[in-house]
Amino acid sequence: MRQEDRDAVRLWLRLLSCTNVIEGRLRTRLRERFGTTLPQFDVLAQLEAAGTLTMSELSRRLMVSNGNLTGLTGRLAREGLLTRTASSTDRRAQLVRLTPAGRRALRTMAVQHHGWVRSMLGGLTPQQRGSLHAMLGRLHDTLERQYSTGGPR
Amino acid sequence: MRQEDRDAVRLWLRLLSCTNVIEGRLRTRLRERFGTTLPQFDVLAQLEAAGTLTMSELSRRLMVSNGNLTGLTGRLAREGLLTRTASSTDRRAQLVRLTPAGRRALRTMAVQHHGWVRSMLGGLTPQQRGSLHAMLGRLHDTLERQYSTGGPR
DNA sequence: CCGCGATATTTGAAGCATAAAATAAACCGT
DNA sequence: ACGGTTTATTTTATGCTTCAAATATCGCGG
Repeated sequence: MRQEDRDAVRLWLRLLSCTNVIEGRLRTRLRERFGTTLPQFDVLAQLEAAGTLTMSELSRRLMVSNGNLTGLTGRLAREGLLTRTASSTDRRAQLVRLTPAGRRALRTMAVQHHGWVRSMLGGLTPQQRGSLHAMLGRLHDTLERQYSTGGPR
Repeated sequence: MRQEDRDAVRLWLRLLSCTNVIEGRLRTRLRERFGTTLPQFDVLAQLEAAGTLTMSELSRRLMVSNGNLTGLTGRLAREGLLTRTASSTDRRAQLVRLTPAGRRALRTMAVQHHGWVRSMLGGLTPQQRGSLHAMLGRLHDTLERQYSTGGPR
């Protein structure tokens, strides 16, 4: 294995490890405190930010497949946290919206979630966080430039 | 939401996004070229590096649950890429080993995998990669310091 | 040697995720 | 208006993942 490969793989594994640790803790806390999951939280958060979205638009923003979203929104609808109604202008499309209960649930969870994220990243100084943010921004740019096809859809 | 929270969440989302893009592309390529999955590749790679491992040791190193590994190694055993044999000294433990076919398969895939990782990270300069590596190392340290409990087991 | 807590693993239920195929509706050039 | 292509969504099959409960074995104190 070339030295360049070795370095790249090490960097990749470190990136993956950091992400997994943070994601794992967020997942655990969401389950323990709210009995929910990270993907469900993400759906609610996206809807809170955007108002009304179609299934496709939601799946694009969350970067998950369309089929995945069918089940995900189904579970959230079953819990009464969102509604799916047929669009009046495009009979193929479903309009997804938070219910009042969904909005309330999200707001409560979001406060905690943000606090958890802040405290997990709080071990870095503001300078370090800024530098990391900038570096990751560059990485993201180069990734987008390489192939337009991101991940799943 | 406090400014500090907002920055932290943005940094977290950027970290997550970079990881997901890279992971998605690796997953797609492994499926297209080799008909396998990232978790299965990870199992093989870990075994190649370590030789013989028990289920628990393997799950610790991959940072996945024990139950997960049962299915994962089952599928790989079905494909003839690894074997699970009862330990002679501890009848609870299973010793997991690559078969010759598993070792061959891994070596072929690893070459490609490393190349993919290198090319995805190749948009950054060596300095940028070094800096990112260092920053993530610091983040990983602070995460470990916060709670010993990482993610799943 | 007995019993009890710890360890190793599997099982089962639920949810997450993808890809690929199937439906259905919209759009568009002619 | 027709036919073909694209777009929106769901369905199906498969695999990943966790957690919690169940099984089995180990190791140790008494």
